[in-house]
Amino acid sequence: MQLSEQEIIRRKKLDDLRAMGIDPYPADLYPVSHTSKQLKEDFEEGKKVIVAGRLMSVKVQGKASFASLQDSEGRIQLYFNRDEICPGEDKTKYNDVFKKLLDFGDFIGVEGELFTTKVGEKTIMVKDFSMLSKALRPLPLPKEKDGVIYDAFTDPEQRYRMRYVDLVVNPKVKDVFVKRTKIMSTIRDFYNDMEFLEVETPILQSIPGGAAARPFVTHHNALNIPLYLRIANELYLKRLIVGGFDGVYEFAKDFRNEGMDRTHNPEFTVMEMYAAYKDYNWMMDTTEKLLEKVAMNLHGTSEVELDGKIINYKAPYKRIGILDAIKEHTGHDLYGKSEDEIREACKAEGVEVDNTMGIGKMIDELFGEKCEHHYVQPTFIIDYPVEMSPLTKKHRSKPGLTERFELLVNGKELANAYSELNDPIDQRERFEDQLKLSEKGDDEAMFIDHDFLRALEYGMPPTSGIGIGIDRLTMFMTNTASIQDVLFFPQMKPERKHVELSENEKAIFEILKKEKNIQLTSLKETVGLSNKGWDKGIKGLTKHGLVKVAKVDDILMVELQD
RNA sequence: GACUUGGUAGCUCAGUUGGUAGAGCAUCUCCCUUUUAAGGAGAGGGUCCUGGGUUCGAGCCCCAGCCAAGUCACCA
Repeated sequence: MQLSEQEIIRRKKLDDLRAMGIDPYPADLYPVSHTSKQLKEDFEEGKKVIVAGRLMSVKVQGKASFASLQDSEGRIQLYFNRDEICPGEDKTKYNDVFKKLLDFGDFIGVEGELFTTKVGEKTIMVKDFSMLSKALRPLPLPKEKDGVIYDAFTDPEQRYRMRYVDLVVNPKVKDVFVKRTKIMSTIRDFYNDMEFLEVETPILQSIPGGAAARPFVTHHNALNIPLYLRIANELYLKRLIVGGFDGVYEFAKDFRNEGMDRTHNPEFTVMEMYAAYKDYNWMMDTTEKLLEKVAMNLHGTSEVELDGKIINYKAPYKRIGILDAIKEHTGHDLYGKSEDEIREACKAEGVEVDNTMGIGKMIDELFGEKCEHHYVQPTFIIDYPVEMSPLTKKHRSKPGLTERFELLVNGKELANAYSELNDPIDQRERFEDQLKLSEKGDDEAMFIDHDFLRALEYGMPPTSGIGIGIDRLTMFMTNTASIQDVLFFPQMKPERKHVELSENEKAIFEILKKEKNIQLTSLKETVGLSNKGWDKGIKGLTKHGLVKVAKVDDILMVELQD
């Protein structure tokens, strides 16, 4: 393994510590009494405290030093005074252990007393300290002054691949994830207060249902069958409604084998909730209250900044039919119109359509291109065409439409919900329509789930269900532009490992192994590599310490090293 | 999948027509007892993403590839 200078130095310090009888990775519990935040909130001059964390900066000033310690809650300043730490004649703990053997990033524990410095900073006067864990790699060290951050650790690739480093040095990153958890616990509390039950349903499914998407496939050895990672949990939650629960919800990791970009990750989280004896109107009332509460709990106000705009989550939200929205923004009234008429309207608006597209698909396209971006404030788009909604109940009064809504915020979908289709015969027909799409080559059309149909045949009460994208909700609530910034470990291509020796290096090395010691020019000729290939190869070998180039009487010789 | 931009020290980034690889912080050595990103002096540290090509000579030019970000397409 090739180590940088700083890594070699830190490993040597590890040995030095051990030689002094100090275990750099002790096993004992460390009796922490306070966090940095508690110390600052309940500050009391002279109070004895024990804290632990990472050493993040050290400023040595001869016989006294200032340092800062970072724990889970923030930072606290430490004051190390030589004669406080080493009251006797032996000053090695300050001079050697503290000043020479500790590094940024090391975990230490500190015992001391609180005091305030001349400059007014709350500080711990260190009486004694313990090594808790030595860091062998140097952390990036961003510094801040007047809100300007210097040397920030910003490279997205490194931040996502090494989230642990990102979390240590970029405090705002931690904040987003704390908020994410708070969003989820707010939703959980909200539904629990309604006496709904949080449940878990299968992630490995033999029929991936509940959405139109391409699944990941895996294989179960004992059963010798393919299994799919779920693309949704809808059909399982509805089975539970059939079974007699009045309200169930699940925070589900779903998996879709599709493209990745700043709003799509192959695995993502959706909260799905189903409530018996309800319809989509009730669901809209409930959802706007829920989101208002999420915003209030997070920010103390219903107004949240997003993308330079202020989004107000205060209920109620505007509700508008998808066809009314199209009429408003394009002037075309498509209600009750034929497929050909709708196709003409699309062409008139410059929306690309072809003959394979049905009514549902064309309306979706038209809405997506001409209307969606207008809905910045939370808006329920309702009553979608039946062709786009195979699991949704037909509209009670508007033929050809369904009782479905999507919630748009900042022109993007945040939630999708409907009055659930509970007519088993209608559901079977809708699935069969999907099968026809699949036979036409649509690899996202739904499979027929016969067990789900059987469940419906036993009877499902009228039900309304919703899916809320938790990743997207977190992005909206924390003003984050990329899904990768709300996932701890976004999917990345695996890092490529370096080959030990390159082909060129091997070729040179093979010849050298026979010769042991050879004139550089003749070795170069024997190998027969290009100039650059030769240069890279021989330099690589030298760097690895395998060969040595030496000048003897103005002749360059290459020697094999042991 | 297409296009654009980028990959140089632990971190952030310069690098001129192609001519000995640089800065700040970090690291190491020495001095300094209340400092607020950066006290003083000195030193070390590089697979310039990878592989090929052109050239006397490539971080820079050409070809191929890898990785990432962004835009678009596809997709919820």
